[in-house]
Order: sequence, then C-alpha cells, then structure tokens
Amino acid sequence: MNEKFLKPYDPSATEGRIYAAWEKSGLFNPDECVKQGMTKADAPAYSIILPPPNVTGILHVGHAYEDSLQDAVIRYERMRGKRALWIPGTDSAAIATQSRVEKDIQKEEGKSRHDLGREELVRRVAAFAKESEGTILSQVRRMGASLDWSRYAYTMDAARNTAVTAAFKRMYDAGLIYRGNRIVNWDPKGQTTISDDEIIYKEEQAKFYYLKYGPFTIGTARPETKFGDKYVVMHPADPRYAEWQNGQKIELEWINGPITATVVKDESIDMEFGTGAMTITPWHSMVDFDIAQRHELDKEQIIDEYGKLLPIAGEFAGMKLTDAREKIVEKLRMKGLLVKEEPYVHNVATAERTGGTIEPQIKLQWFVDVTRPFVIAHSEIPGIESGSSITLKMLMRVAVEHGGIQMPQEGFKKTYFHWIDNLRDWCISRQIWFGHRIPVWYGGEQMYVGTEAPGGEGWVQDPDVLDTWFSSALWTFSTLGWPKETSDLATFHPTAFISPAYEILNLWVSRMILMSGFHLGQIPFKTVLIHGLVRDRQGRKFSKSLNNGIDPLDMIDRYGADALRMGLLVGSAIGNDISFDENKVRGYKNFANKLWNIARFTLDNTRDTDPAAPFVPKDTEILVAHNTLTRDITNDMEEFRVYMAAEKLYHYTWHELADKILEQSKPIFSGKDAAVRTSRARLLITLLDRTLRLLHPFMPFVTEEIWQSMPTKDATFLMIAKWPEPIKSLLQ
RNA sequence: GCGCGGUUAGCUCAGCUGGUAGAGCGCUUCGUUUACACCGAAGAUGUCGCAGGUUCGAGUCCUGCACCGCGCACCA
Repeated sequence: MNEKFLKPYDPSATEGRIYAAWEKSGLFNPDECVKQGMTKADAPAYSIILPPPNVTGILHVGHAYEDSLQDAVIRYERMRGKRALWIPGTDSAAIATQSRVEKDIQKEEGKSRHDLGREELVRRVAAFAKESEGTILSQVRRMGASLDWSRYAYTMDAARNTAVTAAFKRMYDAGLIYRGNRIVNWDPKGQTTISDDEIIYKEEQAKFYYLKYGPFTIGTARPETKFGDKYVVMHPADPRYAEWQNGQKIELEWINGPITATVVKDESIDMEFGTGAMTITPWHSMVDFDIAQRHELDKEQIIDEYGKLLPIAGEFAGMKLTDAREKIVEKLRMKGLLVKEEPYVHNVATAERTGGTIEPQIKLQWFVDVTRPFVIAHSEIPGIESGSSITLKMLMRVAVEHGGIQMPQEGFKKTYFHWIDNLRDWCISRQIWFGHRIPVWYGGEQMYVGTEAPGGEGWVQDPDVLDTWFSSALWTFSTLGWPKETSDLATFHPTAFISPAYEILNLWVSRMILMSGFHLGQIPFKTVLIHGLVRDRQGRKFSKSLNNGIDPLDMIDRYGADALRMGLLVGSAIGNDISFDENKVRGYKNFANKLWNIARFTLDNTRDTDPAAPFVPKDTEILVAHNTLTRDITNDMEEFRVYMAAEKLYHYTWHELADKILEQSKPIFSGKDAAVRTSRARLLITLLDRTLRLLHPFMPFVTEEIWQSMPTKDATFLMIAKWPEPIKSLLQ
C-alpha cells in the first residue's frame, strides 16, 4: 500500500498537483478524449458554458456554487461516455471595469478620462483587464472545474468582436436595430445610458407638493423639474374636470411668470392619485414621454447631462437639482402657488454601478426593436415555423412556452413571461469607451453599417459602445466560432443547460434566447435551472457592508475544494436560496478523510484479492444494494437532482460502507473461512471502485488521488473512467 | 396593488409521483477494537406556521388566513 495513506488526507498537498495533471493530459477537451480512445467519436455531444465571470473580479461564493454544480454534471456526462464540453470564458463587464480603472487613475494621477483621451483610456482599461484575468481563472481552476481551456474565450477578444459586429449588422439589415430619439435612463454620475435592469430602486422620504396651476391644483414630488410644464393632464372620465376640453388653452401665472398651458385628456392618469390632475415633463419622465408621444406634444429639456438646471429655469439655471428644490419651493410659496405639502415615501431610481440618481433624458441612441415582425428563415425552435413572421418578443416567449427551453420551476417561468410581456425596446448603446464599438460610420448625411470601416475619406465611427449584455447574449454560439459555420457549432449548440441566479434571468438568460433565436433559429440551452442567492447561516445576503463575506478560496485553503463543493451542493435544492455554513464544509472535509481511510483499510486488506473469487450470498446482497444506489444516483443526475445524489452518496459511504460493511469485515478477515474472506476482499475492492466513480463528480480531487492507487484502475484518470452500470448478473 | 417563494428537531436545511418524520452541526452517555478522534456505539429533541377541505390515509393535493423574504407595477 502506498505510504501516503498512513497520514490523514491533505487536500492542499493534493489538489494543485491533480489539477495540473488533468490539465496537462488535455482530457478536459472532448476531442482529446476521442483521440485517446476514451470516448467514442460518434458519442452524443454534451455542452455547457461557464457563465463568464467579470475579468477583473474575484471568485465569490455564488460562482463557487455554480462551478460546483456545473462541474458535477459535466464530469458525470464525461464518465457516461459523452463528448462533454465545458467552455470557459470571462466577461469584460464594460461599465464596471472602465469605472474601476477611471477611479484608480483619478486617485493616483488626478486625471479624468477626458485628460487621457479615448485611445489611452481604452488601452489602460484593457491592460488592467488582461492583468487581472489570471486571478479569476486560477480561482476557477482551484474549484476543480474541468473546463476545456483550449476553447477559452473573452467577450472582448477578436473572435468575439467579429461575432458582435456580424450580429449587429444582421439585425440592422433585418430592421431590428434602429437609431432613434427615445427617453433613456441617464446616469449623470457615470455619464452614460443604462438599461432598466441596471437600476436599483431606493426608498426615500420626500415631500409631495400641491401647486396652484391656474384653475387646477396639481401634485408633484419634483417641483424643480416643473419650469417648462405647459400641459396639464387629467383623465377624460374625471367628473371634477368635465368642464375642461382636450386641447383647451388657459393662461396662468407660473414659476417664472405668465404662461399659456394646454389641457390634455389621457386615460393613463390615475384619478385616485393626488388631485387627479398633473403637469408633464416629457423630457425627463418615461410616463410623461409616452403621453407626449400619444398627443404629439412639445418636449423641452430642463436638466442637463450633469444634473443641473438649464437656462429655462431662469434665476435657478446652473444649479444642481438637489440644491434647487428647496429654493424653488420657497419661491412658489412666496408667489402663493404652494397650496400644501405632505410627507411622502417614494422610490428613487439609482444606477447599480455608480450609485448616481437616474435622470431620464431624451437621447439619440441605438435600440433593438422587440416588437417589429421579421421573417425567420430557419427555425428549429418548437412552436416557430421556418419562414414564419415573428417578433423578438414572441420568439422569447414561444421558446419557453412550447417547451423548447425547459424551465422546471413554474414560478420563475411566470416571472419570465411577465417580464417578456412588459418588455420595451432594448437600448444597446452606452456612452463609455471600453467595449465593442458600435459598427456604424457617419459621413456627412450618410450612414454606413458594416463589419469593417468603409473605404474613403471623412467617415467617423459612432463614438458609443454596445451594452455589455449584447456580447454576453451571443455567448453560447460566439464561443463556438459563429459566425463561421464551424464543426463545433454544429456539434455543441444548443448547449445542455444553464444555471443562473434568478437576478440574471432577464438581464442575460432572456437575451441569449433572443440572440440565439434570431441568429441561429435555435434555443441557446435546453434547460434553465435557476438558483437562489447564497446566504449566510443567518439567512443574510453576503455583502461587503455586512462584512459577512465568505471567500471561497479561504474555504479551499482550510478544508479543500472537495469539501467546499459538497458543502455548497448538499441541501441546496434547485431554485431555493443556498445557505452557506462553514460547519457543513468542515463536515465534508472530515468526509474526505473518511473516504481516504476507507481506501486505506480496503487496500490494506485486499492485497492479494482474487478478482474472480465467487461472492457468498451475504456479499451478493450488499452488491445488490449498491446497484440500487447506483441506479438512484444515476436517476438523480439525469433529473438534475445533484443535491440529492450528493447527499445519498455521503450517507451511503459513511454510514453503510464505513460504519457497517467495513466494521463487519474485521471479524471476517481475522476469521478462518477462506471462501468468505476472499469473497469479502473482492467485495470491498469492488465497492470502493464503484463508490469512487460515483463520488467523483462531487469530490473530484480525493477520489482521483485514491484512484491512482487502485488495483482496479482501468483508465489513466478516474475523470475519464466509466460511470458504473448496475452489475447485471446480480439483478433479480 | 399584482405575482412568486418560504414557514419541518436548538441552528441550517432535505423530504421526487400522498403510505407510521430525515441529514449535517449542536447536545447527553459510553468507548482507544485491522482504517479514520477529521473516529465509533447508544440516545434525547418535532400537534411539519394557523384553520378548514379532498382521501382509507396529507409535511406532501385543494381553499382561506398569518408572518417572513423577493420580484413587478405605482411613484405626476
């Protein structure tokens, strides 16, 4: 027996060495498995993508959970003999990365991005990204993730840029990307547009003001935006305002003097709220913008891009909004226009990344049109015929509705549909510099959309870059070589499943469905398994402010990656929040050592085992029970009940194999009956062999390390050994 | 306001298609015997949120309610 078994299992002395050996073997790559004869060339393909972590980020416990789950499944499928591919990658996370670097430069050099200029800033951001790329990748490796590194992709690399520009051009040509003046979420702090999903609403105590507006009393929470309000809107069925006609003009005294206002009747007004009458500020409010569009009203800008008042505000021009409010209210009071004020709680929209307060603005932006019909030339999506006319919105709905994409959790399916149904056009342009630049060039009155700059003089490229989710949305196929028609693409798309946190369902998952549907006529993945947030044992989110952060690497250092993986998987039913408890991880470290000692005992007592020794009835019974376990585990894995499989294996290994079978073996081995002894020796080695295989997807390191000492070893690595089939001769 | 999820042992959670309640940690007592003290044996602890209903039988299905969490909408 190898002397290493005389000491307790030491993950830190083992894991790095094992991972390096796996990586060196090239067997994470299914093509290599085929080449080495471990996998049949015509075996079914099974692929998943690693949700690309932020290139400048570090591994957090949510990643650790997803990595554990996906690695367990891909290792299982690989052992089942499939051509199993797990594609690694990282995300440039444009806004987050650029603002991080900008902040550093500001702090260290006192310079803004404008001092550096576009080219220099982009160079520095890219350099920073490249530099920190290795950190996250080494952390993913430490989890034991069996990713095919030869297919590594980065959302900003050349191949992905080709995919992004091709996607943009195709959608533009199909009329699904357009440029227009629309109201967008403007972040004055970040100086960019953001999407609805990047907004965080914060509750705020404020005041609600009732103002005299000619013959009306209007309610507002934002008197500082009211300078240009020249339309007063009410519900057409409101009896209080029955005497007023749509389009009627009235003269009234307003903040900075007399104005002419127009009465507008619109059904979107809530008669119950405030006085049932309001004035509108179309340039700075989504709802008001919609009303203005419907009635073709004038729109006027009040607030500039830095959150300051424009000259229309008269004496208040140039003031910041936050400073202006009280002063304006004071003036209204002086003029007798303030009827009353009351306390009020409302939600303020803030930018997720910068924390800046969102001020909606009308801007010339690029959009993906989700409601415009197009003809889908080729479709493999259930419920969508090739050649039929459809909108992107319908496509996203049908792909899930007709079961093309399985979302086993009904609750999330409803949330998804609800979101789809309320979807607006997707604003894809961002006013930052780091990202995929919009592939559009302007030359005087002309506009050119293409994958490369047009020939000739005088063309200027659009300064904006694309929303980072635009490139992420292509991920399932851009990583496989699209737009080229590669064999990878034909073999490995659609992918098998994705397991995102529910917060990313709309942001990413739905957009992958959109892009894959439009560009390939395929679904991006067959199943969506949504998981919850990882919480601490008090049920709190992990966050910096609570200082309850768990560093997965710290857990690995102390307990080993196998223990961390088990701690995250066991008890985490799909879809529920995941509770993280360090005690659990410690328990599974002990389990790894238990397995280690099972191996020690078994190897020590089975040195001269006759591999053909007949089994006595008692041992046959034990093998039958193990068959049942194997079937259970296999079924659980097929149904994505990874947490069940892991727990059952734990229970069997410790409380059956170790506590009962090994204990009962002690008197047998010291007994006189040779037939019983040889049967038992063969039994133990058989059980250990099969149990190691079953446990490998969950605890790859310790099982692999033991495997290397197994007399039954029939593959260079347990990683590519065969998943056990029930022993047929034992089945009744 | 609409919707989703949760409520099971002291703590954190499992319990798939309904059949006499489970795991880990913690707790109590005992134990160094061919592996493991990162261990073993034995044990205690639950009207499965509340109230009804369906059923021979419900933690599991249905209805209502309560509390907790989350999402969406409103936010003039």
